[in-house]
Amino acid sequence: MLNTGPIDRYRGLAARESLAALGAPTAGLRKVDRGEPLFRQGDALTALYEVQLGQFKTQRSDEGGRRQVLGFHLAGDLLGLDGIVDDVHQQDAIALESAQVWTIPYGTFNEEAARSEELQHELHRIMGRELTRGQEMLLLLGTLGAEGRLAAFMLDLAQRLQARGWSAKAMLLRMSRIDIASYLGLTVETVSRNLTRLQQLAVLRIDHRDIEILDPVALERIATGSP
Amino acid sequence: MLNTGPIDRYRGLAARESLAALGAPTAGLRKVDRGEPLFRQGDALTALYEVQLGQFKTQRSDEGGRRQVLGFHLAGDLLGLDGIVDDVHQQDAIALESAQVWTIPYGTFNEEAARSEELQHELHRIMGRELTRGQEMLLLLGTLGAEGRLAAFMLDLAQRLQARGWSAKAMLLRMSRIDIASYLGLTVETVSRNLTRLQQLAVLRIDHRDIEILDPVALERIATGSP
DNA sequence: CGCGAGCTTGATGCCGATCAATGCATGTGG
DNA sequence: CCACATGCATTGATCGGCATCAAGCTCGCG
Repeated sequence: MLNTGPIDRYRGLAARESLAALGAPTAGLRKVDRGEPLFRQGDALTALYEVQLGQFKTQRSDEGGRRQVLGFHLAGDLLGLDGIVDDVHQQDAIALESAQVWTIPYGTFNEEAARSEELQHELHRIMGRELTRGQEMLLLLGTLGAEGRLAAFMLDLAQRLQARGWSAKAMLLRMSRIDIASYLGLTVETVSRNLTRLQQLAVLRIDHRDIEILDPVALERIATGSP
Repeated sequence: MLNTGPIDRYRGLAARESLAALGAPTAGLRKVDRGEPLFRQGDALTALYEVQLGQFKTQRSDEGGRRQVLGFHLAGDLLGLDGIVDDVHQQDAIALESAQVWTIPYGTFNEEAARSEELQHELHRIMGRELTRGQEMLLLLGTLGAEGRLAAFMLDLAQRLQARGWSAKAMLLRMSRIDIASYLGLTVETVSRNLTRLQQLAVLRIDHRDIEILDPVALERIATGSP
């Protein structure tokens, strides 16, 4: 593999891991069209996936049909860990745009992990990070209002995009307002209203899915719930 | 070790694991008084803990002082995994009553895990379960109202207690209303009001912290959000 | 061009937060 | 043993934020 260059750049940039970079066996690229599932809740876990290109959302539904978006995933993110409990995926992963993923067959991955202590440790850290992210999300949903949730969402997304070499200020949303609303536990209308409010406050500039952060400090303040 | 009996009973009962039972090295019992921390957010991760006796809550705070209870933990539960990302605990673990835990030193645990593939796999499953639990919690906070959240809370607790050999109907809460409120993203008053409501509906019988489930079916219906 | 999906904006109502008072149990010191 | 303080829980009154219902709006696309 001749990709030590980009990998080092990746790993130095942000809290972001690459199993493939650590010698996990990959089995080629898979393409997923916009709106199509990479895997579905209930599918057998056959592989882990590292996002190569495009963005995904993961979501979960229960018997009653209640649906909740659990996360948005950018290039470099690992997908499929949700199935590790009993080798069955607990959520859907759906492409928000045309996407490509590295496929890491689960069986061979396990064999390799059994040999490489570093690979194990890396996996643990990735799972631990997922746990932490979930807990931060719980804190957010439990303590912040609509405005704060949106501010936190924008900051998080901007930061993750920046870690991948994009601008920290301007971004193009790949997900719909509906998905954002579900992710934040709100309705579409509330999302829309608070976005325009943040625009009126000159904190954001919004043009459809084109977002610019005008006042990061104010956004931070709003996201931490200090009024 | 002569405890294969109880261990088999444990493992057969419910979705519940025991690292100690799988040969993870333990280093004795530790006692924690009511209200005292087993570890604190920011502490270095030195060990994992398996609850032996009593109950714990885990909680997380951020800079702004916002606090959120993330979980309640019964005998048999594993504590400390939150620190695996960077060997620093991300949350507090506080005893709700006088408690005892098995201490599993992290260093020796890692050595053992490097040797035992089964131990690794078990750890992955436990972490995966934690991930799933967090996602279910997100779904709950994102889609259910106060009444549904309380119903789901009661059902979950009853089920976990039942898995440990207690009654499925009657239970004695170890946590305060304040903790419950924080856990569910509500205020104490709302918790109190909805508890009395559930009592008026003859779904629960409530005597301070003594709870009896009178109508499990109705409780289930309320917890799934079907009005 | 016309249709539909996604987004915005407005009017109304309800649920849960907030503020406030009281009850009740436990603990503590005079 | 009583007086008082303190923490926890319930109940009531009021207010506000978000959901809900409803109507346009924009944009992309067949």
